Amino acid sequence: MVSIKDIAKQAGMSPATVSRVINGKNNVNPDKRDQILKIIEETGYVPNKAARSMVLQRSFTVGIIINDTFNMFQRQLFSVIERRLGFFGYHTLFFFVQFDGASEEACLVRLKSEALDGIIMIHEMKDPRFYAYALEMRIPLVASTFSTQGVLSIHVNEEQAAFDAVSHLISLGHRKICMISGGGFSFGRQRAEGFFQAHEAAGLERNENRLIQVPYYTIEFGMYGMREFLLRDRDFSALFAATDELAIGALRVLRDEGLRVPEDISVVGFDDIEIADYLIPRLTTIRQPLDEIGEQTALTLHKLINGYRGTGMDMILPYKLIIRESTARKI
Amino acid sequence: MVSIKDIAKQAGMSPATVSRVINGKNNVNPDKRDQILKIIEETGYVPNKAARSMVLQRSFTVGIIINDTFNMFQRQLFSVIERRLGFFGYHTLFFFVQFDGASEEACLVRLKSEALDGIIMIHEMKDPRFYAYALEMRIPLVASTFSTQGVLSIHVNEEQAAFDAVSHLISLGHRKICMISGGGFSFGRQRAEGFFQAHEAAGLERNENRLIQVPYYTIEFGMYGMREFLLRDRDFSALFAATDELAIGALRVLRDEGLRVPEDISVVGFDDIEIADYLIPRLTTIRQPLDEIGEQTALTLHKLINGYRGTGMDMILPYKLIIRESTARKI
DNA sequence: ATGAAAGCGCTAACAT
DNA sequence: ATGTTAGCGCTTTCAT
Repeated sequence: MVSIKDIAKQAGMSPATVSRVINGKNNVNPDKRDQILKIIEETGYVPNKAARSMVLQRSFTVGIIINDTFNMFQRQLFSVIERRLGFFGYHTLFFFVQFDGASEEACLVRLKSEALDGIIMIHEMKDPRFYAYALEMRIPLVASTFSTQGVLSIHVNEEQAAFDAVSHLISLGHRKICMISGGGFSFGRQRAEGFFQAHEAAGLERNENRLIQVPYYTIEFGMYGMREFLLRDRDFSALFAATDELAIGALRVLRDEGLRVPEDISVVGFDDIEIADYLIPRLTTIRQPLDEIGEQTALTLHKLINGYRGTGMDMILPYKLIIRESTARKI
Repeated sequence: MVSIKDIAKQAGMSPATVSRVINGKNNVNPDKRDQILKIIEETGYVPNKAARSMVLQRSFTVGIIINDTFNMFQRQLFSVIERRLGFFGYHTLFFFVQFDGASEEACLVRLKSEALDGIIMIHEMKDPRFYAYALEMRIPLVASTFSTQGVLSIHVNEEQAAFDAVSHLISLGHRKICMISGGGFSFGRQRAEGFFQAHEAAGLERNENRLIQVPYYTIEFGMYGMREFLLRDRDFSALFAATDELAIGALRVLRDEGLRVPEDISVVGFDDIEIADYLIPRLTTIRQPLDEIGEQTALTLHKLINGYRGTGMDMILPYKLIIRESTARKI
């Protein structure tokens, strides 16, 4: 393997000079610089990351902590983030975590071995040792698409967005609205909260029976939730699903049961994942500004890594209600 | 940061002994071993990966090269692979590549800086320098879901699978069948080849006009392809889409045009991505054994890294035609 | 069984 | 402007 010494030897200079050239220091003779650059080019030399990493005490890589069962929105999100991060010159290491303590602990062990420059959480960590470690090692943290105490968070106003989604249904004349939400992530609670608040604002009674909580935000659990509601009674005309995937499951069950969307039941999702606009029927949903969230997440972390201390405030990005075919005026 | 020296100091022993304990060498006094283990436990010490990496000349990380525009199947696949790889103790670094040379070159530079233990390609690299580098550095390569000369490849028999998919349509009485396929990946050609072979085997004429090639395997291009066919003439009763995403786009356009699936037009996809079973109508498709491909990819690379020299043969995994609601007998 | 010492490839502080 | 040197944290001879 070709190392900095080889380049130095070939150029008849010292490794230090080569290092200066590589790192763009300006105190080096232009002629020599060109000569070195030429040799680097010819040999295809690329500095060894582990070695740089060790001496500089940083790894040029950012960790992304994400849940094992990431949904399509999260999937799209981390893809956007990783692209932006690459743009800033970082490598990205993914840490897939489950909801149990053992999994978080394993993640922490791996984290520690990496000397990460920064960490992005798409999944909320519970273990205080994680936060203690980040603090001790001064590793910047950014929470993306959720908010957590003491961590710079980038997200939409979940409650308000859910409020708008449900208000849309109410404005369409719906009075009996169900919701499927889930556990695990804080947005599940927040979206449910917005659901109830919209009822309250419209003078409708708060009915806890109209909310079903499922363990995961998957299509399967969307089906499960919808079947449950159908089993209890068919006395509702609209559904608000806490994620688009839940909505897709609901759509499937409604179809199987011979109920038409939106003629019989209106459905609203949340996230606006890629496929939402191609479903039959096209799904009315809340659009999270995926690209902007990804961009701001990467940018904020980058700034944090480079000494920016932050405002201490969360960054709240605008969402948008996208009205498509799955909602209609109640007949 | 706590280092091996700190542990050694606390234990009153040398770093060498601690290193032996960490690496499970057996020539160390059991009492001292326990004592060291205890201290490691207490301090939460985890060896620095960059340092190990440098002295061992390996990084314990595997690179996954994947296309920028990865489709849902590839997305699911890399998630499976990364999980299996983690199981074997590897970290995973993703390298997103586009179809142009500049992008491949940038990828190669990043690759070189990493001292990767192995590389998995989900995206086919063209640049011979990439293969030369892997060969020179003795970095094991595995190709997943496609086949390429001189690289151990794990995939299904694409041609045969496409043949079966189209034969299914023919057996249903369809005689005028269209196909949307794409460029970029070798499977696009192979699936198109199977499409024509099925025609031939059934004594149907080969009609190149029945094949549309689109640049990317996206929903949008599925819509584009379908619209094209509809514009030319409506004289066909079935469509074979080279990927499920292409099929989703086609489904959407057919619906918009008031054509019913499967009553008017039968549609077959390829991949069996997660959502295929929940679409309206549920999509008939070819199931690639996602989990097994992921598992075998990770396992094969792991074996290669540990000295296994391979049989020189590709690993061909079984696919399965999954018949759902989007295909029916021609009326 | 254990420790001392060298060295992996690089950068930075210190000389010159 | 350039070279010399030390050292990042670890593993692995080589002694003992």
